[in-house]
Amino acid sequence: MEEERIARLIEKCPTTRVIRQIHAHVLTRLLPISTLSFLLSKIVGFCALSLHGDIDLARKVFALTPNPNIFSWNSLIRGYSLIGIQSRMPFSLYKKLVRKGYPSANTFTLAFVLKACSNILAFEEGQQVHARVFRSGFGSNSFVQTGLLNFYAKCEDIELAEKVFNEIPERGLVEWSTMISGYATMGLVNEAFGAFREMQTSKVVPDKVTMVSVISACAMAGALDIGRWVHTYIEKQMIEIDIMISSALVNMYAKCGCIEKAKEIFKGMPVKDQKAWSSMIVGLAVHGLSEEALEAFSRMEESKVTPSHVTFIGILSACAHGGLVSEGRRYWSSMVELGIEPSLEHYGCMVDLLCRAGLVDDACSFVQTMPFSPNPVIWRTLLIGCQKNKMFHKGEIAGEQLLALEPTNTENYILLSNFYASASQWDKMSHVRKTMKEKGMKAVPGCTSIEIDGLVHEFVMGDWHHPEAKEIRQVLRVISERVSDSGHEPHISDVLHNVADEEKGIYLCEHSERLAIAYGLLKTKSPAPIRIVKNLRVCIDCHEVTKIISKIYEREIIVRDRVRFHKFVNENELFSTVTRGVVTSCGRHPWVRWKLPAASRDVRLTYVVMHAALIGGGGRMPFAHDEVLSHTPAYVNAGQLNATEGNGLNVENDVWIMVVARLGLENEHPVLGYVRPETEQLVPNYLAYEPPTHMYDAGYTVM
DNA sequence: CCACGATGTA
Repeated sequence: MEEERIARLIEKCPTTRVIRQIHAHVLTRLLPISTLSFLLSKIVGFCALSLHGDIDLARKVFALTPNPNIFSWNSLIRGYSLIGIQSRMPFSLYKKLVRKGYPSANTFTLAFVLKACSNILAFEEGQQVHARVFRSGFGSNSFVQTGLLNFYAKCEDIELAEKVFNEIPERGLVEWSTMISGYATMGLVNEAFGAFREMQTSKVVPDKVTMVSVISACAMAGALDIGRWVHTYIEKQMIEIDIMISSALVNMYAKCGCIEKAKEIFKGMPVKDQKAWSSMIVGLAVHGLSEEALEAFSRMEESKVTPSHVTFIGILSACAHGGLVSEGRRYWSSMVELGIEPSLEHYGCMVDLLCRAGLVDDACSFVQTMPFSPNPVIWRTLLIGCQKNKMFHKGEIAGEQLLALEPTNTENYILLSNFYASASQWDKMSHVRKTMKEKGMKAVPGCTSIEIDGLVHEFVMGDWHHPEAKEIRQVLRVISERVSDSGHEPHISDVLHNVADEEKGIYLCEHSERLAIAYGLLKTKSPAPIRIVKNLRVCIDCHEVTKIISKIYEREIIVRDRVRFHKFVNENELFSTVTRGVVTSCGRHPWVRWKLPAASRDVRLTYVVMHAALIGGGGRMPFAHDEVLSHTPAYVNAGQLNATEGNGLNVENDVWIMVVARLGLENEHPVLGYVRPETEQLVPNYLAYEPPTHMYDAGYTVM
């Protein structure tokens, strides 16, 4: 009786002060040992987990418990992994428990300790737990399974994650969500989309948590079509659009180039937290909309949301892109006043800001004020700054420092080589190249992706494993000839490639973005822009050629530069460069867009059927082009609208009907627009986010 | 005896 009364008291306990009193009360009673153990475990649980939690108190109560039961152990383990610091405490507690041999670990123990291991990326430890899972026979428990899955996903071991996943016989909502989120955080966007489709095929209904990961995958890939489909899907399935979904959408639209749509969603958010504001500010900054980013920041302050270090990354890079030196300095000091320790990225932004403004000397003295010695990211920023501002001497020093600090990082050699080339120091350039060769170093190629028909294609320079490699090479050859005929002066990066490879067959070097653009030209014949996302390790300016291609082919080309420094693998060894530097010192903001005058656009409209399926957003996620076509019955007749039968893209409850016209061009199923059956209103353009003016002035009659 | 897993920004 008394046991129950006290248990209820603990559950309703408002503060840790009261819990201390209850603790004292419990200790002074002469209670049966089992009751005492139970009540003390509840107190440990309260202290470790509740809102007013106090992990130290939990630890003390635990230490004073004669034989803590498994609930106490579990609460303490979880408590330590919830406090957010990179503590190894959960695992050492677990080890202690195992060594003692009693009480024996249960499914909760395993799940909690696995969660702790994924938090701190403790691979070895997690594997030990995995071994324990095998022996304990708890491997069939769903929580343990997702714990393992999440652990391997967070440690970025795809193979083991997939192995665990495949061995789960019954995959429910959380299992699928974990796998999708794992793929997404590992950057395997097509796998994430694939898993999402499979999940739908196996009739598991996704929820908002699932969708956040899917949206995030779209953002990473710059996959706008899929992103829009997902957005429509969420609305149609009436999945609650909470603050997480909204921020993910804001981020997605911004990353995919639709900053207007991002702003619209952001505006409609009833509550905006720190991450939501940060997403918006970073999005604006990335688009070069410096003033708007700063405006957003002041509105954020007005609404009393404290900015985070990420917010300031956005702010500082906005200042850098806008050339706002004094503002940047001011924000820097207000950041320091807020108690945010400037990190590597912040210094990177600031150095970038000064270099862009031509204040390389100031940047150098700023670097000297840093509390720690400059790291490679800083030297790289300075090197690029010196290159842009033609400061040969200082640049050379930065280059030397860089090589001294990171002699095994290939990207540094490439940067230095480019630097010398830009200063026409050919001897020094070939010396750098020679050093690389001697050391057996190969450049880690850049990678560019393009989304076509719902599939994200990644192109790596020099990698011709793409199934349509032959066709792409042909297109590239034609592009090359046409660019050459246009009288284009080869850019330094084109020259470099030819020097390096001594292959002069193709006038233009086969940079990954050229491959992506060539593929875009090959696969799409509409006036829709070609959007590519560049993932490079170093800044290589290839935009002159892109501009010319855009002009020659009368296609708008939108490029997103994402200069990414991360861990990467070279042929011989794993480098430990894990610095995520915000270094985009290319003298422009990361979004580049070449708009063509409307009149010169190719108005022959040949949207593939896929797009209609994508915008439908009704049921199962459409994916491969072929698959969509197989869902598309014979209603695709020349100029005919068949509003009743077949319903075209049967994505289950799809309510959209296409207006289709055969234009006699390469694609069999050109799509001009869509009609809503309820209203018979023509929805002029699935690109509702961009002015559709060019779509209907081609003289085609749309029903 | 009590509980637990998957989610957004650089």
